[in-house]
Amino acid sequence: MPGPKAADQGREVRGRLLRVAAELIAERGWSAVSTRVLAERAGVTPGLVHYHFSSVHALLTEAAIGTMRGLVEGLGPLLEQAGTAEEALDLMLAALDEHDGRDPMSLLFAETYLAATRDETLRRSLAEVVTAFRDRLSRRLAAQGVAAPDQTAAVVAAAIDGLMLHRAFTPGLTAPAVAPVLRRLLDGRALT
Amino acid sequence: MPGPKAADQGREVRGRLLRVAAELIAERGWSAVSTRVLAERAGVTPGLVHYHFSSVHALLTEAAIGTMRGLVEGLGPLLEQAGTAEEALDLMLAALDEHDGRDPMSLLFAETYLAATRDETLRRSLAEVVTAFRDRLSRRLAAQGVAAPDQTAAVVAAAIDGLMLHRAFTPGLTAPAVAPVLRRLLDGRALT
DNA sequence: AAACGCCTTGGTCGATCGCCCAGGGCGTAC
DNA sequence: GTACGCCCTGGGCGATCGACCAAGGCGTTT
Repeated sequence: MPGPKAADQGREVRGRLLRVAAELIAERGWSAVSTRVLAERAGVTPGLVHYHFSSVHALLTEAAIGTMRGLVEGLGPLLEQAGTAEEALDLMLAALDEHDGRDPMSLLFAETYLAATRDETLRRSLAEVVTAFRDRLSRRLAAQGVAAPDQTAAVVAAAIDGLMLHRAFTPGLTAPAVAPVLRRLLDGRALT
Repeated sequence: MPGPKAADQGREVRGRLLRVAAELIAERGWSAVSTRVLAERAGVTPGLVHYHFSSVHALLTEAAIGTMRGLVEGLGPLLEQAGTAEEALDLMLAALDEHDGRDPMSLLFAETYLAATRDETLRRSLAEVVTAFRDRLSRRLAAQGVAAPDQTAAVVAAAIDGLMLHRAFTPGLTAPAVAPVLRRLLDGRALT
C-alpha cells in the first residue's frame, strides 16, 4: 500500500485545482484558462496539472459540472420546502438577486453553456444537471396545479438564466422589477 | 487623390474580414479567433488584419455589434407591423424556431454577451443594441394594453435568449412547446 | 535496509499567438 | 515620368500555449 499521507495531499491538491479552475473559467473565459495560470494560483508547478488530469479541457469540464451540480443540488431541497408555486418562484428570484450576470457563478454557467455547444461529452453532463433541476421545479409546479408544468418549468429556468445574462449590461433588471411579470407565468391554472 | 479602385477593393476586403469574424466567433468562441485563421478564411495574408483594424479585439467587436445591430434593426419593422401583442410574440417565437442555440447567430449573441462582461466598450455598445430592440417591443406591448410593458419586454427578450441557450442541450424546447406558456406573460392587462 | 508507489518538480518540445515592419504593386496626381 | 498614396505581402519578433518526461522526495511495505 502506498503512503496514505501522500495520497491525502494529492487529493487535496486535486480539489484545489478544481476550485481554482471554476474561478478562472469565470474570470478569463473557458478557452483562456491555461495550464500555467491554473498551477500558479493553486500554488503548484505546471507539470502537476497534467498529472492529476488528462488534459486542461478535462479539468475544466469536471470543475464546471461539479460546481454547477453542487449549486443545483443545494437548491433542490429548498425547492421542496416551498409550500406554494409562488414561494418556489420567489426562491428563483432570490437566486437572481444574488447574481448580477458578472459574478463568478453566473459567468461559470454561461461559459459552460457555450463550451457545451462545442463538446458532446460536456453537453450531455450539462443536460443531466439542468434537467434534474428542471424536473424538480416541474413537479413542484404540478403539485400546485400549474398547467403544463414541464414547459412552465423550462420557461422559468430559461427566463432566469436569460435575465442573468441581460443583467450584465442592463443594471435595472432586478428581481423586484421583474417579479410581477414572472408571476404571470404561474397563472395558467385553469388552462390546459 | 488616391486610386478609387484600390480604395473600393480595400473596403471590400475590410467587409469580408468583418463577415468572416462573425462566423469565427460563433465557430470557435470569441477568444479563440486568431489573426491567422481570420486571414486564411478571408483569402488574405495575416498582415492585412492589422492593417484594416487596430487589433483583433477591435475587429471582433465591430463585427459582432454590426451583425447584431443588423439583425435587430431588421426585426424592428416587422414588429411595427404586428397588429396585436400576440402577433408580436409570435414573431419572437419564429425567431426562436430559426435558432436552436447552436447556429451561428445564437452563438454570436451568446459569445458577445460573455465578452461584454470583460470589456467596458463592448458592454456599452451591446446595451445600446439590446435596449433599442427592447424599447420597440415595449412600445408595441404598451399600445396593446399590456401592463408593465418595459418589464414585460425585458422578461420576454431575456426568456427568448435563455431558451435559445437551453435549446443547445435540451432539444425538446421548441417554439410550439413553449408558446402557450410565454403567452401568459401578456395576460397582465387588468393588473397594475 | 532495500524496494515500492504516489506525488511533485523543473525543464523542454513544437506549435501558435498578437503585433510589427520593410518592401513591392499599382493607379492617380503633379 | 516622377512622386505620391493606398493596398497588400511575407517574414520575423518575443511570448505563451498544451503536453510530455526524466528525476527526486518521502512515507509505507517488505
